[in-house]
Amino acid sequence: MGKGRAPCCDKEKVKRGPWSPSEDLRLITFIQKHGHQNWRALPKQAGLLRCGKSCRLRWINYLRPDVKRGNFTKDEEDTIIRAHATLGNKWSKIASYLPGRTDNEIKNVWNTHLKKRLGSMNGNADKKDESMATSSSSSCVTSMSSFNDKKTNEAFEMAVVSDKANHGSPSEEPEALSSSSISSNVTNSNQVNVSNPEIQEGPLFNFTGCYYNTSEEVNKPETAFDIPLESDLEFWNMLDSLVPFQPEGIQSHNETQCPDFGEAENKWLLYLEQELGLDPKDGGFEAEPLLVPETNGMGTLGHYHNTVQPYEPNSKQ
DNA sequence: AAGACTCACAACCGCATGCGA
DNA sequence: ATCGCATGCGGTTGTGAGTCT
Repeated sequence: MGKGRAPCCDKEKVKRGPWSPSEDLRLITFIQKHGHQNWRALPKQAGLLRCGKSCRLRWINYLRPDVKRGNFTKDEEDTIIRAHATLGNKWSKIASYLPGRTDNEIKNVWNTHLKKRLGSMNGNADKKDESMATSSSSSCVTSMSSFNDKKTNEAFEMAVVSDKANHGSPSEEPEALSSSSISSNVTNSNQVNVSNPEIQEGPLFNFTGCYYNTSEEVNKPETAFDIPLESDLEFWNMLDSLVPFQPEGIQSHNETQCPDFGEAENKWLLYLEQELGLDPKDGGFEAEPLLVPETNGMGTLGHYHNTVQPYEPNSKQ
């Protein structure tokens, strides 16, 4: 147990608020190239004006290649409900039963959808919620028996039982990878490797040596392409200069500044532009140069990733 | 059309935990 | 055993988008 927590970062000199596409790309590329042994040192090394914690969160919750976007399936929701009935607000634990889902996402889904739904189903969600958090009553699980009895749920219950029996021993984790265990995988290797066969869901981004695993659930691009391992200043300048973004602009940059920026990289960049919401139709994003603090952390970019939701095959909204 | 209200979710905050020195 | 550091985790907040009036 540590004592005397050092300040996470110098808040005066650190950018906060939503991440810009170029920051994302910078982080992705850096982690792909160097891994993330040291989150605290990473922002400086990657040339990001962010605190390490923020980088870690951004990576784990959004940029990680195996993170699964889009609406939760009925199965997933059921699993959350059952897991929450047993584990309470142990979001990271619950996340370990839902590969590709992050604790943050699950927490949000619970707070915004499932809690209310349960509340309307059995009258008083809040009471239940409180009691669930502390009790691990099997009756709660039993009460959920009206939900689909799918393999995942059976596996989950078995996992929970063994989990309880082993009292959270990491070696007894279920097959599903938790966000932390996934990130450990990444940490242990020097470079990002998402080729773990246990990870069924396709990655948000494809990293070198990996390819998209198109799933029925999630709408992903069909073409596979690699993230360019380009890290020189010109590359970032090029990225930042995409205002407004125009597809053919890449070509010109390609010719004049980045001769090694090949077709695959262009494809990747195009996909990234879409993924990050750099819609050419609406004039693209206002890319601010890195290392220049914004006037306001919550700048004009807003939650740019909310503007494009490519993985919403069965949108609830 | 416009303001008020609600929702959804990314990001932040600070404590807990693990680990090496 | 203690300390210091890095990371993990869960609660909370802030903001944009959507909906209602």
